[in-house]
Amino acid sequence: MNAPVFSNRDCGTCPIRHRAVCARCEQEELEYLETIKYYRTYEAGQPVVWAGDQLDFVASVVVGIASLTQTMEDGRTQMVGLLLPSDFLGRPGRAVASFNVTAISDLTLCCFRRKPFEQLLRSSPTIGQRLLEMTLDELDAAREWMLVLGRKTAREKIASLLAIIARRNAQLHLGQTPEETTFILPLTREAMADYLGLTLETVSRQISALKKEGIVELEGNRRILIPDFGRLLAETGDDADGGMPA
Amino acid sequence: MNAPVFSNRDCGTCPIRHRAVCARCEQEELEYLETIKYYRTYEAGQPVVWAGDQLDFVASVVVGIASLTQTMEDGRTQMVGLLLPSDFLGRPGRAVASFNVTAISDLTLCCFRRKPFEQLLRSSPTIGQRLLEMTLDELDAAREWMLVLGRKTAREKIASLLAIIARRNAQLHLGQTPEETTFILPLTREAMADYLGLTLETVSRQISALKKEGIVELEGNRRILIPDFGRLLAETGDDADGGMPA
DNA sequence: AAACTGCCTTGATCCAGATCAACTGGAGCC
DNA sequence: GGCTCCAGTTGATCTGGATCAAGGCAGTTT
Repeated sequence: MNAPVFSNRDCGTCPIRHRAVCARCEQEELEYLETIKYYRTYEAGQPVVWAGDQLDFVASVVVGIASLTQTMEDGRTQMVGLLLPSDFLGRPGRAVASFNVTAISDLTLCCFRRKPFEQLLRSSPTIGQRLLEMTLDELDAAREWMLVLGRKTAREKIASLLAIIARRNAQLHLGQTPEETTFILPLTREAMADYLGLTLETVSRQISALKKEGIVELEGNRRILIPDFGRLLAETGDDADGGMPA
Repeated sequence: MNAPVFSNRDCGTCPIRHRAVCARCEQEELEYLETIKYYRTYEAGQPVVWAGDQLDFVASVVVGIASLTQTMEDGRTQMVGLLLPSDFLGRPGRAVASFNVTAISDLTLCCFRRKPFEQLLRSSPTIGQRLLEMTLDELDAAREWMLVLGRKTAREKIASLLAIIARRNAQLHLGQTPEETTFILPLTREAMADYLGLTLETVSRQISALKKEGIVELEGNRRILIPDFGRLLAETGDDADGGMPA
């Protein structure tokens, strides 16, 4: 009931101004964007759009988290993307959604009507360049994730997910290297399972195992403390460097 | 020993002219591209670049097939992309390769020196727009593949791979709907396993099973005949429509 | 305070696909 | 012809994670 509310906010005060598609827009482009934008909010759990449905806007996530999922007829579902603040939603040049989009937490989108947005994309290069950059990043992330899905064990999958969330959290809140980190898991066990290609029981068991070994500590079900980030990383199966040695 | 040879071919006669990044370039841009391009060939099995290495060009695949793979320390490998003629290789704005690139068949690349290519990207919108479109397509494909990796059974994985190759082949050679199709598998059993997140033994067994059930027919190990494409599709686990009913 | 509901944990059992191992069949080579 | 490679097939066995089944434990509802 307390979804965040934006009436018609000025882009200048937007929390994602410097990271979203519009990051490198000049005043003139921003002014155009302001004329075609509007905010929408969704409560946690609500669908934003179903695969196959018409989608007449593209959008930036301003606040909250959304998931992209695919579902098979028999109900098996796979999460194929996690949209965080500043991420871009929708596909210019395509009127129909390819995936289900669901608000995982309370969610605020900054929506742009699709047609005029595409017009801007054609007439001004700035936004297209930024969108290309963001899309390339997402493609890299998707490919990283294919390794997780195809080749990692359940334990490595969980460790990888926790490491990614921890890292993202650290860089978001403070520029710290996360030697010791604490954060709130934004996903249910089931959502994690759908992200990782596991069952929720396996997710639960693996988290319990990591807890028992002291690699993570839990307060309640959602708040996670990583006492030693290096130890967590060692469980992901990834190359252990991650930066320059001392 | 008989890798295809292009000396310095005119873009006008290029077999992928209308589908690659340069598809929508005007004469002027093409002329610029001709000044920064050069052809390279690789024999089947040879590496193009290793993850982490410097890569001073971006390129279009002209002839042949290349794979993008990731490898873990213990040797587990996952294919994360399959580059076919007209596909784009490399990432503008990044000097270092993110993944291993290997020539799967004899391969010809049309390479553009990275710096001047990035310059063109900045100065002219055409190529950036085309690259954005291609990148969005690849992202969609990667996400489709995440469902395959995360949620499908071994049999469904194999059927999905065969269906994709068959479909691509059909649209490439003739605009036919592939009621009955025949094609040559460009991948070894091991490469298929790496693509699908399986072992090569499982790949072999599942192909044998599909053969025994008459869903595919083999001539030798590589040539595949699909007598009834609908039956193959039914094994992929995907929604069964795929187009307009009669 | 009892009854629900949603999310999570834990236990017991099962099975699809991995692993280990032997074998086949074609291509090149002496 | 006999060798040696490969790439692929097939069989026997093992096992990690799925499946089936009970509870546990906040928060809400009544």
